[in-house]
Amino acid sequence: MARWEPNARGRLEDAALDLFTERGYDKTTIAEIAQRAGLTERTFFRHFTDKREVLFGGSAHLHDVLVGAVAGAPAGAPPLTVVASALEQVGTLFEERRSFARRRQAAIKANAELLERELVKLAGLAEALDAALRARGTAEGPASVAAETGIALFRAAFTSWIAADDAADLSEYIRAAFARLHALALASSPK
Amino acid sequence: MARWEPNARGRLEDAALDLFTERGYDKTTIAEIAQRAGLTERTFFRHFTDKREVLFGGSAHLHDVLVGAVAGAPAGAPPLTVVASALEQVGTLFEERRSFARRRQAAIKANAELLERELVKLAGLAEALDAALRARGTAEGPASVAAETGIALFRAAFTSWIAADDAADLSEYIRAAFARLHALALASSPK
DNA sequence: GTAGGCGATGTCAGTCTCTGACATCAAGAC
DNA sequence: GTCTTGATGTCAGAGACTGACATCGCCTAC
Repeated sequence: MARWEPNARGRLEDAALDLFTERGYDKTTIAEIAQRAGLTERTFFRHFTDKREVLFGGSAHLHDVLVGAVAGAPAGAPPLTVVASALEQVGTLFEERRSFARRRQAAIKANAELLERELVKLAGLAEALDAALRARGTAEGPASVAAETGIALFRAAFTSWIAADDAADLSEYIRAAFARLHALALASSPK
Repeated sequence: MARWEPNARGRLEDAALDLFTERGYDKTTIAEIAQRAGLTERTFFRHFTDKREVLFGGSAHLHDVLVGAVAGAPAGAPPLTVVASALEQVGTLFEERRSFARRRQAAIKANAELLERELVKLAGLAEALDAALRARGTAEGPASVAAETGIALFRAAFTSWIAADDAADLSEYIRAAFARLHALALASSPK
């Protein structure tokens, strides 16, 4: 057998979320997380720069998928359409993970430091979206509006999805959010 | 003479900005800041919840002025106009403080933790603007768009003002930013 | 098939942020 | 003049994070 159990990082993430759920973020020490994962405090900091980062490791992946999806969208597609389909693609990553997402979101909501970090991560995603759009030729104004709007809708969809108890995928919630925006835009645009 | 020199909080803020400028945020300890201010580390934490907060104490004041200005705007005024004039009012608070703002912004830009905190503060201002608009009857959608747009323009204006070397007030930069937005909107709106 | 390089982890010691409990002291209230 | 109060100081300690160095199994080169 291997010298070390595999997936140290994943074990740390699981242990951390469990402990945060059980007793809260600031009542949990890194030593405890590491111990539950069968590792050392020092090793925790080799995998995560920060105590908070243990809940945000996945965002790098989101980032990559998002940027890739925008880059791979058909050439002529309008910015908001590109953003919508990129976000739907991201949504599929969350299949079968609703209960995990729920627990994670509950932990974040309960702590100001974690909320702060989440805000930063979302801003980072918006910036990445913006840059990816501009890289495919979208002009500055439309790119930033589409990026910000997209992230705002993503957040709204995510919240509804977490709260809901149906069988729907996150992607469907995202699609619905964009549809609603589209309807609003049509209804309000001066003709 | 008084037992303690007056304005402990201000002295801490000054000492902190000086030290951050001289040697950087994370090469500066709180003990050093306190010592330069003629105080104790423990006292620092009575004035600021956080090491970072020493650079953001002013944002509570901005918050109040902003909310007050929105509440005091003429009843019929459209949301974006209200936001613009509230932000111009805030801009006047910065008169004669450009070099301070410049040093502060340089320190923030040089450190990820400080950038994170600034992002949070700006988001808080946007939220407050939104709430203040809704309190005077603005509908949800327009309120949040006006708030977010306003903060975005404020940030842009602030950056230009910091960078510029003219005699103009921050308020003038804010006015100009809104004028530019207005022109863009007219040019793009379908007739 | 063995020597050594390499990568993941452990150990240890230390710095710094942040907190709680309690002491001190001047200024104003009465 | 005593008493209360608010701002500060002192002390001790927990916990986040870092740097330096040790360990140990796997893999490659020879």
